[in-house]
Amino acid sequence: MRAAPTILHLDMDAFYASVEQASKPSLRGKAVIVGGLGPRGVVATASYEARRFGVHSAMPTAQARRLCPNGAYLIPRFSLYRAVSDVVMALLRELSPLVEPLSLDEAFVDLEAGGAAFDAEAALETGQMLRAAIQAATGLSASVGLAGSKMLAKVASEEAKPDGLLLIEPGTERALLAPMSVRTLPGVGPATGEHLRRAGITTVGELAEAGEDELVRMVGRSHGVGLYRMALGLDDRPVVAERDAKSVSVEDTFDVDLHDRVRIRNEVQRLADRCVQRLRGSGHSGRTIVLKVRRYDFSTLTRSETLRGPTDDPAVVREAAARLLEAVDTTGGVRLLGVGVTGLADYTQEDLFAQSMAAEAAADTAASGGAAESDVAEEVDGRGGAGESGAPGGSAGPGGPLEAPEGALTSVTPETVPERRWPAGSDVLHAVYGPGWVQGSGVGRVTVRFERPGSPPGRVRTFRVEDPELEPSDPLPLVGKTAPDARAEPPASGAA
DNA sequence: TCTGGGGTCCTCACCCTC
DNA sequence: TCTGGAGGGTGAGGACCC
Repeated sequence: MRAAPTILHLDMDAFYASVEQASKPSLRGKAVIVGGLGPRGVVATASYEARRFGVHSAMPTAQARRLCPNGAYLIPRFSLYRAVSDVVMALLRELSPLVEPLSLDEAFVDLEAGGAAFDAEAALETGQMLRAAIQAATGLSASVGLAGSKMLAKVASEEAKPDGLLLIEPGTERALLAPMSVRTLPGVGPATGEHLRRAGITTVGELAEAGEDELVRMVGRSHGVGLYRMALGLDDRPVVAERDAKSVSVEDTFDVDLHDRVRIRNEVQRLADRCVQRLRGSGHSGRTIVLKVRRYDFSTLTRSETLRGPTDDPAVVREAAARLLEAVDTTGGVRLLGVGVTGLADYTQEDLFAQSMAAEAAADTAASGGAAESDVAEEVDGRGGAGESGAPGGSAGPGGPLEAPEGALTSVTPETVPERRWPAGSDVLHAVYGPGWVQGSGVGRVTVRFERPGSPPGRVRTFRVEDPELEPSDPLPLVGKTAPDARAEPPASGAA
């Protein structure tokens, strides 16, 4: 148990929405909702202004629109968020080498390991300086929690939101936690929360009173023991700087359910290719291929197959995914398909190749007659490529709303005339009016607001969607809004 | 128009081996 | 020889998190 409150949890406030407000001056102080804009999209982040209308993350976008019809609904621009996140994480790493990012907008820092703080007073000072540095570097507000453990630091930052700082003094943990909802604790979601509620347990204090044995009986060994310790404020998990990925996956939810088996097969092949791309991008190969299918009724099933060795060969993954699909009944329609790879290894393609060759040679010398199944590639060989023609529309296809490309898309119509699409929130550059962002589009028109992070709110102009003077562009970098020194490290690449 | 995407971890069932 | 466990690998699903 750590005595000094030197674990820091940083949480950027309404991160995606705040970045959008910082980069689009006309949206400051307005309800901004970032998420999937398709018929099945959900809210990723809502600005605090939008939250007043009851909009929150994970809510269907359609429902959000009903609650907050005048909000600005934007697609996420992950490349910009990543760039801003890099700036923030770099500031954290100045404090300590032990930084554990949880997502683009959240991280733990072990201040003691970095010598940044050994006691409460120094920790508070460090936290305040950090918030100021983030504000200066990005123009965004962040909340900071300080405590002796990760769990408590996270609780503290949650309590401090928005734009605040809270330190939990050692010795005060149990009293602070006792009246809080069990849902405050990490690992207690809707299901466990409801389970506990039915047993009459709604607060952390009641959880502690229930005792370890009772909790183990209710929610199982591992979870029960963990919950009980958390309820007592005990958490000795260290801050871990490097975490190895354990799986890579891609999935798509379709705007309308797919019924056509050929189309479903084609989508699975496409997802397998995307998955392998990601797998290779991360420098991994993997052994277990997983197919995920969510049916029309939202029931979800997974099917998996473990190969003899790790692979990053698209043909191998495609074939395995196709085999798995054959065992799945898709009558009634599917709304989501996914392909993943687990059991990751650090093999590069060359390693794998060498491994296969070695295995083959070994098989040969062992004179094992026919089957020679030691080569991973052999496993695939069963069937010819299922993915042939298929709808080209599919390849430009729905794409997960959150994965939606950040610029304007070009899709291909049956006549193969490129049709330009302008998702709300995406960046554009006009030959005459300069940089702007898409406020909306429809009936052959696209409305663009011309403004940039440092400018006053800009004016709106409407163009034909195929206007040659208008083109998609990269996001402009955010700069510290108070910093006149606008040279500050451009977080985003490209952009004028 | 209810319910995204990318992960992690845990549990349980089943099979196989020792 | 039969049987019961232990324990690992695999497959499936659920809960949770951001």
